[in-house]
Amino acid sequence: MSRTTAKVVYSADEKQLATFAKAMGHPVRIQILKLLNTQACCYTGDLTDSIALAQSTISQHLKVLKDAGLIQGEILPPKVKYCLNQDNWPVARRLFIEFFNFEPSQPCNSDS
Amino acid sequence: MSRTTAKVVYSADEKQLATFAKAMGHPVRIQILKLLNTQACCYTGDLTDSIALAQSTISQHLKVLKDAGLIQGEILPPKVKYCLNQDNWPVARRLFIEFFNFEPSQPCNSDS
DNA sequence: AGATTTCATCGTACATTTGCGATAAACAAA
DNA sequence: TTTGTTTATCGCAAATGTACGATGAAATCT
Repeated sequence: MSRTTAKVVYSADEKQLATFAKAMGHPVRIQILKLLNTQACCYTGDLTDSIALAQSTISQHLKVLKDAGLIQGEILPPKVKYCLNQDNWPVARRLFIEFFNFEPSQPCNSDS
Repeated sequence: MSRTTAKVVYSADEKQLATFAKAMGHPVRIQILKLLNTQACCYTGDLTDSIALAQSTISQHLKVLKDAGLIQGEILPPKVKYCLNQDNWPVARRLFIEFFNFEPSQPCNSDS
């Protein structure tokens, strides 16, 4: 421990990107997001019909997406209508697109 | 169970996207990918120096990224040089960009 | 051969995720 | 009020993820 190497701490953007990515890390949740991105909004019941998982499990996946800030739910008794989170979806899009659109300057050089 | 509702099975692309996203679901792994995207390649030791985690933990994160197909390791004794996976990185980029660049046709209509 | 460097893997501990059925909460309809 | 509909939450079990130190494997250098 003689060398005081400055350990890097992740930036807010990196943490945010990881949070979004983690929430997207399940096929069912990708499917839900894809659906919401395609057809504006849906109810939990729509998903229960089209996805072969228990209602409680789907509700849980919705919670993961909601906690990550990717979707939002509007209570419309007796149903709940889900949409993409209007504030955060554009943020997620920006973070991912920036992340993947970065082009390296040089191909692959080794020096150390 | 009278209604035979066709339960949707995720497409290969959806599964692939979820796999990539899952691997990206940790700030350290985002940081590693960012580094590799910026500066072509690196050795495990470089990461051990700059990230405040045990060497074994970093090696584990590298394994997650390698198993997901996002990076590849070239054994260059006594070191191992990591780069983005040349085959899959463009695939990941395409999947994410397609996913986020889809624009819905209508804002939000409810009918059912 | 012995010591060193670099990295992966093993074993362990704890936390989180995933899935289910059962139950609760909120409201509409009879 | 009772019944039905819709959704969230609880409790549980199994699997997976995260982090660490210790150990092992492979190659280099004395």
